[in-house]
Amino acid sequence: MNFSTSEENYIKAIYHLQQANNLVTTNELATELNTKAASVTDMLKKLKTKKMLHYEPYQGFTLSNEGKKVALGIVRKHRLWEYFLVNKLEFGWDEVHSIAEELEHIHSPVLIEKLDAYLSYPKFDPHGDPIPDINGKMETTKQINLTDLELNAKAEVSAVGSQSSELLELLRHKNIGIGTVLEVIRKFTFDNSIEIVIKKNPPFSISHQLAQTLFVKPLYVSATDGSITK
Amino acid sequence: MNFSTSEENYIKAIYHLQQANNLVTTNELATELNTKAASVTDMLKKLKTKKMLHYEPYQGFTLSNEGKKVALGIVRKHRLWEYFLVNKLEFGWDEVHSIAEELEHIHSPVLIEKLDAYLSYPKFDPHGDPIPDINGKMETTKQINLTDLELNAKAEVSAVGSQSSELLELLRHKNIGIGTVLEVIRKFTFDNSIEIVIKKNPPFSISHQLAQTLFVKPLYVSATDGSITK
DNA sequence: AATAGTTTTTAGATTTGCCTAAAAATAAAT
DNA sequence: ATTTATTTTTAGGCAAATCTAAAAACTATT
Repeated sequence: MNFSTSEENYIKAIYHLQQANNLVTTNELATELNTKAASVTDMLKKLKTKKMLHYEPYQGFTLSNEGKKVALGIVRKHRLWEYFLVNKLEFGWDEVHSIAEELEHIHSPVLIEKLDAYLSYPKFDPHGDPIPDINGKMETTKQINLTDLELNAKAEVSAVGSQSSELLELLRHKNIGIGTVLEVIRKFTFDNSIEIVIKKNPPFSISHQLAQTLFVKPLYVSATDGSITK
Repeated sequence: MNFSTSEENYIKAIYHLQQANNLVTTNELATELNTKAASVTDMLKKLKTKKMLHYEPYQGFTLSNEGKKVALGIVRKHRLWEYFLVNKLEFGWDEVHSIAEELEHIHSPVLIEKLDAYLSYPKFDPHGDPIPDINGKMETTKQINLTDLELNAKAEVSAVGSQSSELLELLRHKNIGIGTVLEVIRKFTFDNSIEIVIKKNPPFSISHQLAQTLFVKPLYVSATDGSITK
């Protein structure tokens, strides 16, 4: 089956929304895509005839299994291109989202397989999001929100919750990126800000708002030799 | 100014046609783009309002200077992506044309500049065609048609006249590619086929039709030390 | 359970890019 | 220089994807 750029964008957006919500509504999707509810209804009818979703008027909708496969294919392309842009072309990870949004609609399947091989089959994109393999399978490392990390625990930053350039600019300024190992040394209840330390650098504090957008994988210190593992 | 994929394809096609012909006609362009004359007329009117071409009804048309700049930008993108696909992703040079046809419409200018740098500023694509630089300038090595190469002259294959996969399959079979050094050892007037030799391999003959699609840069043997130069 | 408020869908237009069929302009041929 | 043939343009329509405005269906509230 063949899809237009527009159809692919709808399918991808539905996929992301139903990760959070399960049932997706017309207005949600319209907001996500910066379009109008009426346009969404039109496209839903089309995607239903293509068997991409389960949809009854007024009842909300979710992707069918077939729809999920298509969505994962697009996500795969998006994240592989992001990886390429950052790790080969030396873009900053806060600059690549919109370019990947165009590249993800290039159709050739063999192109993506060769790109994947060229990049040595990466498992995570530059934002820490897992890259689906050719069958749609991907890592589901349990990552937790930084606000839920316990005091004095070490953890490795594994994902950021959004791709807004404002956020990524702030992270760059604070020298926080995917893979950064940090430790929470204080939590302030007044404003829920937390103080963290990275390596041997001076500690500094980050806002609750920022901490909420950061996801980490806790690291456990070995009881026997003190070495750090995941 | 912003252009749709369709507008870009028209501009590119006009560019290629006017390399050969100077004045381009409606029917030529319709044939080139596998579309109908009426559609071409529609688009010509649009491109004229965008100042991309000089066009008076019934009189034929050519690109304006602005139009040429746009065309060279698209050609640049196309050829850089082809280079990338062949030299980094290990595609065969006969497989990349249609993929590059999609990639050439990705808009980000900084992407192309970073890609160019990543590829170390190549001057020719895998088919031997010169890659325009960011200002639209490109190599204009005088290459001649293989049918015009004189007997017993050595030459290096520098371009192929078409990208049809039938042609490229044949070239691959005969082990002829960009950079191949060959020598014409006989010409047959009966069917205009020519016999060539590559390195120390046994000579073989190629048809007039094939020779016509091959362009070469003659190599000159030094009178003093016998070394080969361009 | 009736009303008020919100969400979703339908109805009808618009734009882009394409088409067919017919008319107009140009080119060729007697 | 007419007639014939070819090329190009115009006229009118179609499909995709969007929109606004209005109707219909759901939800919440008294």
